[in-house]
Amino acid sequence: MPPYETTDIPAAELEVLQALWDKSPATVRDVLNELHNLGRQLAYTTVLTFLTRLEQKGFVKSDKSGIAYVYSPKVSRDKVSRSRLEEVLESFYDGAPGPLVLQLMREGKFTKTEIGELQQLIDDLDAKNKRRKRS
Amino acid sequence: MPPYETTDIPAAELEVLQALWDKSPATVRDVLNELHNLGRQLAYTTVLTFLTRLEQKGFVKSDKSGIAYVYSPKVSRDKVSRSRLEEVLESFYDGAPGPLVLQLMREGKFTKTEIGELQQLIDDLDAKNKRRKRS
DNA sequence: AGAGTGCTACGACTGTTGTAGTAGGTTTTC
DNA sequence: GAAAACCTACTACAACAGTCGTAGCACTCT
Repeated sequence: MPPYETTDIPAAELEVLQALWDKSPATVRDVLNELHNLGRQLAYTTVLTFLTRLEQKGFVKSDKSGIAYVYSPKVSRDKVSRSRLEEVLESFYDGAPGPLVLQLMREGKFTKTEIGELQQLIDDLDAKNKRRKRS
Repeated sequence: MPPYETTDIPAAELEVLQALWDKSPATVRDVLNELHNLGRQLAYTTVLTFLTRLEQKGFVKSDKSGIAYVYSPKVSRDKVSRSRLEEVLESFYDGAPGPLVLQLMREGKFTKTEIGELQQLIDDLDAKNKRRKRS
């Protein structure tokens, strides 16, 4: 197996996986209902197809516990989001998070709490920087 | 036309578009060479196909100036990167940039200059925040 | 003017994605 | 115990993505 699994999941399958992340463990019908709640209309069998494909690709697993199969994610939302972000970073920002962060910051859509945390993080970075310079 | 054009460009076409952003205006051969330089081996006709498809989709334009067609992007790298980022934001961060920025910051891969700029931006945000509060 | 070189148009082919129907088994419900 | 509801397996199929080959035209060099 490759050392770093890329998480290349097509859009429609990802929607299903997202629903599964929210409702896991879940049957096909659970996922279907969740999707319906979110305004996404799909046929039962379509959801089944996607879950099957996701399972083949190793992103979810299933157990036949009672009457129906129960699905759970095998990959975390974090992992996938991270990998998605990484792709954007690689493709457009040359892999460096700095410019991206700066761009987002300039738009300034942050809560007060977040600003506090940001400040804190900057202080830390700053401190680390100083330490490194001195050593 | 829709007010907000989504920039949904498949991976392989995007690679070509990236090369075009770097070398524009460029002929098919220019793009091909650039791709080869980047270690991406594609046939001449493949690149041609992608450029044609990109043109059909309205992402690039071409002028027959001399012997060969010369291609230029019609959509800016910024626009596309923005839209890509937005997708990730929507899918995984509920549309709020805060958590994403915080996550990236925690990994701390920033240059000293960037840290300075970040500090500056935070100060601004902070000031704005205070002003708003006072008013 | 013939040989090579380069360009575009068009077609083609395989795999993947998006979406769903049907068939046939199991479970629940009157 | 028959009918209704559910479940999965399998099949299907159009559109799109990724990749390129061939044919034919234009230009270039000798």
